[in-house]
Formats: sequence, C-alpha cells, structure tokens
Amino acid sequence: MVPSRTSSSGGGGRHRPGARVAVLLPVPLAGPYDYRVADGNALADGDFVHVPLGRRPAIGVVWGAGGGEAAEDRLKDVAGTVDVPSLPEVSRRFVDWVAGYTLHAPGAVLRMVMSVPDALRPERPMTAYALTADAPEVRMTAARRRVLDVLADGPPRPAAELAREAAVGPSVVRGLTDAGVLHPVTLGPEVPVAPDWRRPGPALSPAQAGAAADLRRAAGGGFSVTVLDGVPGSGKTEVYFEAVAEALRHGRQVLVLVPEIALTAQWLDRFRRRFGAAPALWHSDLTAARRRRTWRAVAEGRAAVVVGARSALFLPFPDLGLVVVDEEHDASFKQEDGVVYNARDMAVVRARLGDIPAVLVSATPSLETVANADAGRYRRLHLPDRHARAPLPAVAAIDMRADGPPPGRWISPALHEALAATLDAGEQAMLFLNRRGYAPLTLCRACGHRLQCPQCTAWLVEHRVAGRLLCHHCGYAAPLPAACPACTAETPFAACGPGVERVAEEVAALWPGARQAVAASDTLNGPRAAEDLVRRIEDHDLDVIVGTQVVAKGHHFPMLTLVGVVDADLGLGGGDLRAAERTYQLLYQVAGRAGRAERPGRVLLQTYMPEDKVMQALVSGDRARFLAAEADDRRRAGMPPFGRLASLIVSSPDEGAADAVARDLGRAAPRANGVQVLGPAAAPLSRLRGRYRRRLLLKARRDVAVQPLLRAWIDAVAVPRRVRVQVDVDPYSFL
DNA sequence: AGCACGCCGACT
DNA sequence: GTCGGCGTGCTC
Repeated sequence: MVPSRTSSSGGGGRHRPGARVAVLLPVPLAGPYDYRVADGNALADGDFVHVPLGRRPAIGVVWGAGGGEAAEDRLKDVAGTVDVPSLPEVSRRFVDWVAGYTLHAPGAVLRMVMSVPDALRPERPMTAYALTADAPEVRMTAARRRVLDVLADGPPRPAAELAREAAVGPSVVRGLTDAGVLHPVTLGPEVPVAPDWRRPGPALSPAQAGAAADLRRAAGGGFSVTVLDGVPGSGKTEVYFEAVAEALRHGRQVLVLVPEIALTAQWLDRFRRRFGAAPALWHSDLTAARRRRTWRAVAEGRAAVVVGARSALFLPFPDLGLVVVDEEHDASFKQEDGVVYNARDMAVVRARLGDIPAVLVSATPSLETVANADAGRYRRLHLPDRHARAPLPAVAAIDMRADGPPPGRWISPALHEALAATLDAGEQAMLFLNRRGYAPLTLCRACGHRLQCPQCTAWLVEHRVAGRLLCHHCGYAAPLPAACPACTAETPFAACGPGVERVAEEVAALWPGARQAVAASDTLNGPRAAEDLVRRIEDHDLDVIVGTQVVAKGHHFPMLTLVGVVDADLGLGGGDLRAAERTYQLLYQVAGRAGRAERPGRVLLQTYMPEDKVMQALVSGDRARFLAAEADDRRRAGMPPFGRLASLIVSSPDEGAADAVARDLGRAAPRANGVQVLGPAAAPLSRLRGRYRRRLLLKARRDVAVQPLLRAWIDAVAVPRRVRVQVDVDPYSFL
C-alpha cells in the first residue's frame, strides 16, 4: 500500500558461513567489529547474535558485510543467533543516523535500542493464579474476598499483581492456593488486548472534525510532519486519536511520545474510552520484567500502540506507521546525559526514515517548530476554540514592586483576596511555584555562611517535610546541621526565599481550615501517588494545590478556577537562550489549568517586571506577537532556529586536567566561514557531581554542516582517560 | 561499557 | 611481605 515502506525483517544482506560480517555491539566503540560466520549458521543483516568480546560474551546486531580492517586471523566466530525478531532495517538506519548527527558512537545508540536487561533472553513462562472451578469451602475473610473479587472480573494474573490489586499481602494469595481455591496456571507470551479503531469516536466540533479528517489523510500516507496547535481544552488529543485510529486501520503500529509519564492517568482514561484497551507503556520506572515483555511485544508486532517517554523512540518497531509527539515544546524531550539528543527532532527523523507521518502537538509550539511550519517544511493545523466553549482564563499581572507582600511573605494582597474569594465560593485554587522544597538558600545568621553542596556549585535546598537538605543537581542529602559548618555558631539558620513547602506554610497560616496538598516531584513518588493526587483534586477533596511544574500540564479540573503564579519571573533570570520562550510556555500551560468547564478561570501572575514581553504576551493573549518578537531577536543574533549551535562540555574530577583539555580545544577551534567558537569558559554548573566543567560553544550559520567540523575538532585534541568531552548538538539551554 | 593489567599505600 | 586502590588500554 505504501510504496516506500521498508521490509520489516532481515533485509537484503545475507551472510554465508565463512564470510566476514560486521557486528554492532552495544558498546561505545567507533564502529562495528568484524566476526566470521560459523559453519551451519547463515546470518542476515539485523540478526541479533551472540559473539565473544574480549573474554566475555556479548550480544550484537549484524550490521552488514565485514569491513575488513581487522586482520583475518584476529576474527572470532559468531557464536549463534538470539531468538528474537531481527532489528528492522529502518531501526538500523535510525541508529546510524542518530549516531552521525549527535556524534556519539553507534554502539552507544544501539545500547538505547537494547536497553532492556535480558530482553533478548527467551521469555520465562510466567505463573499466574486462577480460580479453581469446584473450589472447596474455606473460611472467608475480607482479604480473601477481595482477591476472589479481583479474579472474578479479570484474567488469571501473577501472584504479586493479584496481591497488589486486591490490596492484600502475598501470603493471602499463597493461603488461598494452599487451600485449593486458587491454582497456578502457566501463561504464554502476553498478548495485549488490541486497541479497537472501529469504536466510534467522540462527537467533534466542525473545526475538530476538519482537522481530524486532515490528520487521517496524513496518517494514511508517507512521510509528512503536521503541527497540531490549539489552546488547552481545544480537543487536540481527540483529534490526533483519529490519526491513531487511521494508522491502526492500516494494521500498523503507533508511537505516542509524551514528556512526563507520571501524570498521564487522565490521558490513559481517554485512550481507553476511545479504543477500548490500554496502550503499552514505556518509561524508565518500569520493572525489568515489564520492560522485557513490552520490548518483545513491540519487536514481535504484538503491541499496536506504545505511549512512552523519549526512550520509547528506540524501541524496535517492525511496522511503525505513525509517530505523535505530544507537548512537543517540552524540555524533557531533550536527553542530557549519555547520548545527547532531542526526542522531538529524532522522532521527525524516525518518521522520515520510515516514510511515515509525524504529528507534533502543542498549545505552545516551540520556536523551532513554528519556524519549520513558516518555512513550509511542516504543515500546520490550528484548532481555534475550547471545545466546550468555556472562555479562556483571564490573565492579569500583579506588580510586585507596587503591590507586593510584606517581607517574609510571598502572597501579595491581590492574590490573597482572590484566594479568599475562590475558597469562599467553594472552588479550588492552584498556586504555582517552580521550586521544590522549603527555601532555595539557607544561611548562617551569625556569619552569613551559605550551605552548599560538597559536590556541586549549588546551594543546598532545605526540604522541611523530609527534614533534609538536598542538592537538586546530584541528589546529595544531609540533615540540617546543628551548628554552622563555617563558624560553629549554634544560632538557627535563616531560610531565604520561597519554595512550594514555604508557600504551603503561608496558605496554612492564612486559611487553617483549607485542605491543601503540595505537589512536586519529590512529594509525588511514583505514578500512583500522582494518580491519587489527581483523584483528590477531581473529587474536590482539596481546596488549594501548591505545586511545581508537575502540575502544569495535561489535566483539567472542573472546580479549579484560580491559578496564582507565585513568582512568574523565576525562569527569566540568567539570560538563557530560551528563557523567555520556556517561561512563556510553562506559564501558558499553568494558566490552562484554570477554569475549563462552565466556570470561568482566572490567572494572576506575581511579577516584578510586568512590562516584560513574556508577561505582556500572557496578559494580552497575543501569542503570535510574542513568537514574532522572539523569532526576530533570535534571527538577529543568528541563534537557533536561524543558526546552529553545538556545545562541548569538558569535565574531569581534576580541575587542571579539565582546564588543559578545554584550552587545547580552544586552540584547535575550527576556523571556517560562518562559524564562530566561544569559550572555553566555566560551564553553567562549574562543578557537578565532583567534576569540574568547562564549556565551548560553536555557533554556525544554518547552512553549515557542523558534524564534520566537530568531528575533526575533537579528533585533533588528545583527551586523557579521566577527562570527558561531551558533545551536545543543538543544546537546549546554553547558560 | 566491561574487564584485565599494572603500579603505589595499609593490612594480616 | 600481600590485598586492593583506580588509572590506562583493549575488545573484531
């Protein structure tokens, strides 16, 4: 049906016994290694194979015919093939492409594909527990009853899962099994219930229906990129579900990338309502067993729809037919450690290589995406109104210079008044402050010493609920010391500035009766806690939510009518390239939490710079003007998306060694037309996890291919073992 | 990324 | 005198 669709298995290259084959290993080597095909073991490109590497066994992927650089007598035999579907040709080209673009070793990229420990070993048969038909009479307890109820409306499941769902200990399941009420059964490989595209979709407004029809057309074709742009509540999700349905109708797989899996319970509900089944989930918190099963389900084509964080992009889809990137502007698509890549950009590349459509979804598209749409490279679909015709929240700025709170308080009189009115009306309010903990800085009252992380150039943040000081960069934790480490005075420390915990404290003092919760990544450990919080807000068990960016996106709460942004200027300091854009996107998303149903919402921004273009844009709702002004600034400065950037971070536990390499790199900097190198300079966090960091920045015109320059540049400098040079092509932030 | 080899400090 | 720290080099 699609002419350029690539074959899902093996591909062209076949290799007879005795031949040399190139095998890519999940190790950061410069390229594949050659091996000899053993007797009686014909191989094809993409096959997963066991090979010896040094004196240990390894698993790699046949990457083509051998290159022939290693001497014949050094070759070792391929030990055998692994019993999994071979890595599809598109996936292999994708690995090479990402490696070439990011300047990381192809093996390091392959490692992300194979990230699953033991995924490649045969699946162990799983034991599940089922109800016995003619069960003997046993003493019935409440716990036993719950287990039986859970099994009554569901398939047999593993003991641990059963116990969790019934909220009982594992011994209850064991007891019932011993009593003969339950019996073990062996499960075959899991066959996920397929999402059903035939189910009728929800009623769509004319604008939504138009966009959905357009996306359906795109989803049936080859490579294209569509930007789906609409305000929160305009029904973007329902619209792109139609593209998902179309891809499923063609029998193909779908990948939906989402920035944060933690708060997607509502998304999953909507998906289930539309398709009658849950999609496969992929994120870093999955258990090893779950990862393995999902990986195999994807590789074997049994998983039709995968929703996941950025790493899901590297799953071995044999027949991917559509990629959706939801909240495409989100910073968490940028992977900063290991292989540095932006999943949004790589998703577009994956779509191009597979000749399939990509859909980028956002209420606040990134400047990159807007520029691509303006240039005609991406198609744009715009959804105008909120589906339910609820008015957009009214946004107003509170000038903190004139109308700020008294010292030591963070809620201004105007916000105070609005909160009081909201609570009186029996509605909900959210206070947003993108800063975890109680206070960002703690200092000694006697000598002014500031409590700092021993490993990083960063202050320790007091978390009063947890009773600890934390470094937000390396995870260092320590109790608040009894005496000042500098002057040994035992005077209490002074907390400087607010975090969410401190704002919550102020709310509690002002409205002792208000039911409130703090929502931050450290107070919501795990998706279940997040789900629980969402439920409590929906059920109106809470009056005030004080939260960081974890509450900024994706949810709507009918009773939530007031959003107060405690410090709207927070992201704007520091002069980062994307500071304005990012702050605008974040505050816009937060504002979208207010008033979605019949109740109109209200948003108050506490700011010391109400005349700033970001505040002006939020208050006036004039996104187009903001984007145009921001684009103008970037174009004039030759910055992305109108120019290219790459950064080199040199780091070492030895400061002198880091400096020496940084200096050498500075001297070896490429000189070419339209290319400029800045630095070396201390990196933003000049020490992180005990490593000293220096940075160089390469800035180039858009028409310059930076990869060859970078490659030659790095190769020209000798780097000792303990010094690391990390390349970041298209750095997301650069200060 | 592993894993071994190799050269300098505190222990049985 | 050995055990073991991690700096350095190699893996087809």
